[in-house]
Amino acid sequence: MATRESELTEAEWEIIQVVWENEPCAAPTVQEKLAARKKWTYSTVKTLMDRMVTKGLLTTERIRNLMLYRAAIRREDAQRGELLKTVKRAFGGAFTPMMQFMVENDTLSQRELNELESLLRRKRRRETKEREK
Amino acid sequence: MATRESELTEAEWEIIQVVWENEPCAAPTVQEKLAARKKWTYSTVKTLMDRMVTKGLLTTERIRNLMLYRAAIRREDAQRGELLKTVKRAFGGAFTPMMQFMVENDTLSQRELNELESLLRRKRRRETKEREK
DNA sequence: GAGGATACTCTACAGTTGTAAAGACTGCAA
DNA sequence: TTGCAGTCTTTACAACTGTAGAGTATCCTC
Repeated sequence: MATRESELTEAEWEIIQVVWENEPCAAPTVQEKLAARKKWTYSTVKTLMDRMVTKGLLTTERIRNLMLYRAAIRREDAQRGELLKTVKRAFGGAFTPMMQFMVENDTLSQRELNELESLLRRKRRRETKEREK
Repeated sequence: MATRESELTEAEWEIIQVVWENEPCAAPTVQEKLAARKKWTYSTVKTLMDRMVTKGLLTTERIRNLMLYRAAIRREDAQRGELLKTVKRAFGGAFTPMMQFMVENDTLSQRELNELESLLRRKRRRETKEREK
């Protein structure tokens, strides 16, 4: 059903990214990987992760005295959730106004616009091929 | 400079939308306009609005015993801020991956894809015309 | 000039988020 | 067997968010 309300906070995003990349992983690992970007103590990271377990964002498996964490939601779902939140909050819930905003208003660089066009072309080509099958 | 960190919370988005539409407006007006969507009491709305003034999101002007509010940030800036936040959080800070996500993954409907293409075509046409001048 | 309708101010409170110290447990090395 | 290194658990706390009650000021109307 994916009625998943995967709402992640800023800190949770930082952590889950590391988890996705290193799954399964222990809290100290996450803390180390993040050390460069965030000067969080082990305590902080561990607390955040445990809260995420409570919220259903991560799962754990205890191996002897080690706690291994895994993401309980897929990256794509979290990304979609984040995107939907923004669309809803800031653009009245519809993607087109958001797209329009990006295309106009110089939000996207010339290069990004080109890339977007090529993404669309590629998609269309795929669709055509799909239909021809 | 627009180093404006216009970060709005959910409730603040609700309110500022109404303010943008009715500027300048009083708190009771905002409460009434929102009544349909949010069953917030006058107290709640007023508190939120006053906090927004403190944060520099709204400004006030007192006229006799009436407090008139205006938005202190432009809608476009708030929208851009929201978008940037999402891009940063969920897509590593680059627009292209986000675009890619939307174009693929069925985030956008067929119709939205069409609209996006036409937005791009229109933009290109404008640019061409611009250059010809 | 008294009363009701409006609008405002002050205060509160619980839940969430970011942040972390202090203490307890465990397993390996000396 | 003792201690250290690594890990975990418990507890705390301040700021921010959502939510609102109670009391106060103000103004128009009778």
